[in-house]
Amino acid sequence: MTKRSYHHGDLRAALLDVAIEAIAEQGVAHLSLRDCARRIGVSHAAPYRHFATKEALLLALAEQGFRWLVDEARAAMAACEQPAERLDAYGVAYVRFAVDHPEHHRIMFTSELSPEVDVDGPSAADEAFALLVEQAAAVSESEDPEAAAFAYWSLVHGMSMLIIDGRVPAERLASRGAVEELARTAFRIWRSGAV
Amino acid sequence: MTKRSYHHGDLRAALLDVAIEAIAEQGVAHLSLRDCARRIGVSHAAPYRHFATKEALLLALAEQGFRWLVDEARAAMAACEQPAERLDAYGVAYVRFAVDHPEHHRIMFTSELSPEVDVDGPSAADEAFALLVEQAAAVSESEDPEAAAFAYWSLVHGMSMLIIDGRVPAERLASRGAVEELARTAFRIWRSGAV
DNA sequence: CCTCCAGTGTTGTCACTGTCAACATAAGGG
DNA sequence: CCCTTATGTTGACAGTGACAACACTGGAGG
Repeated sequence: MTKRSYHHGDLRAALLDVAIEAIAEQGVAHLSLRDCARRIGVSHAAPYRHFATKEALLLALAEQGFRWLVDEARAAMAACEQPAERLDAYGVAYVRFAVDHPEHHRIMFTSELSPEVDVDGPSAADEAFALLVEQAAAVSESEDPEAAAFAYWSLVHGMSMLIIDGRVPAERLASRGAVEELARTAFRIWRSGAV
Repeated sequence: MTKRSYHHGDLRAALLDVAIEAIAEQGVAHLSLRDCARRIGVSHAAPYRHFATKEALLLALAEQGFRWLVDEARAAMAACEQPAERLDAYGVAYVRFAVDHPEHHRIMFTSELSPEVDVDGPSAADEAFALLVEQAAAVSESEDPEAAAFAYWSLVHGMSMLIIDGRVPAERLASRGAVEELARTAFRIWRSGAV
C-alpha cells in the first residue's frame, strides 16, 4: 500500500492481477502494458523486466489459469469415490471455473499463443487434459479412452464457452448453483440419448 | 488486376477477404487496418469509409461467418429426411465449418464484440441457433428442447474449438473425412452412455 | 450533353502503443 | 564495505487507430 520506493516488491504478480482487471474492463484487444504499468504506478517499461513481450504476459496468465483449474478440479474430485462421480465433478468444476474466471478461460484457449514448444516439461494445460483422460479412462471400460475424454472435454468446454459468451439466457444462470444444474442437465440429456 | 484509378470497385468485400488473410498469417491480435489497406493498395484511411472502426470490421466478419454457417448447415440437412439425421448433419457441418474457416469461427465467438444490440432484426447468429433449436426440438420428444439444443450445441462447439486450437492430435485429423468421423464418434460415445 | 453532388479515396495529423537501449537505484552476498 | 545483479526509469522510434480537411468521379436530374 505505502509507496515502495523504486522497487515494487512483486511487480510480476501485480502485473498479472492488474492485467486481468484491465481485460475484464476493456477486453483483451485493448490490453496495454503501458496502462497496466500506469495502474500499478510504475514506469512504462518496467513490465519488460518480467515479460519479454505482451504475448508473454498473456501466456503467463494462461499458465496460471490452467494451474488453478487443475487445483480446483482435484479439490472437487477429492470428495467423490465412484469414478463416474469423479468425472462429473471434474466437468462441473471445469464449467464453474470458466464462469468464475471468464477472462482466464478465454486466454487459456486463445490458440494463437504458444507456438513455441516449452522445454520445461509438460505445461499445466497438458496436465489438465491428462487428468481428464485419466478420469474418463476409469469410467469407459473398453472404449478408446482418449476419444471418450475428447468427447467429454468437448461438451464441458463448449458449455463453458457458450455461457461466458452470453449465449445462454440469463434466467438459466440466476443462482450460483444454476451453473452446476445446467451442466448436470446437459450430461443427463446426452446420456439418455434424448438428443 | 489492372489499376482501377481512384475508385476500387468493391473495397468493402476486398477488406473482408484481405483481413481474413492477414489474420490467418499473423493472428487477430496483430490485425491492422493500415496493413489491410496496404495489401489492397489503397490509402491508410480508406477502410474508414466502410467500417467505422476496426471492431466493426471484425463484427462484419462474424456476421459473414454466421451466414455461411447457416447456408452450409441447411445444405447439409437438405439431404436428410429423419429428424435425427438432420440434427447430426447440422452438427457435422458445424464442426466442418470451424475446421474450414477457423479464423471466422474464432471471431464469431469472440464475445467481446457486439455489446450494442442490433436493431435490424435478429442477427445471423440468432438464426443459426434458432435453426439448431428447431432440429433439436424435432428429435427430443418431451424434454426441454432448448436445454437439449444447448447440450447439443455445447458438444459441437467444444469439439470445434478444441480442434482448431490444436488440442486434438494430428493423427486423428489426417483426412478430410476424419473430421466427420471424429464428430460422429463423439456423438456415439455420449449416446451410448460410455462416458 | 452538362452540372453538381453524394459516395468514395487521399493526405495530414494526433495521441497512444510495443519495444529497445542507455542509465539509475537498491539489496544482498563476498 | 563494496560491487554485482536484479529491478526500475527515461528517452526514443516506428507503427497504429482514428479523425478532419480535401480531391476525385460517376451517375441522377435537368
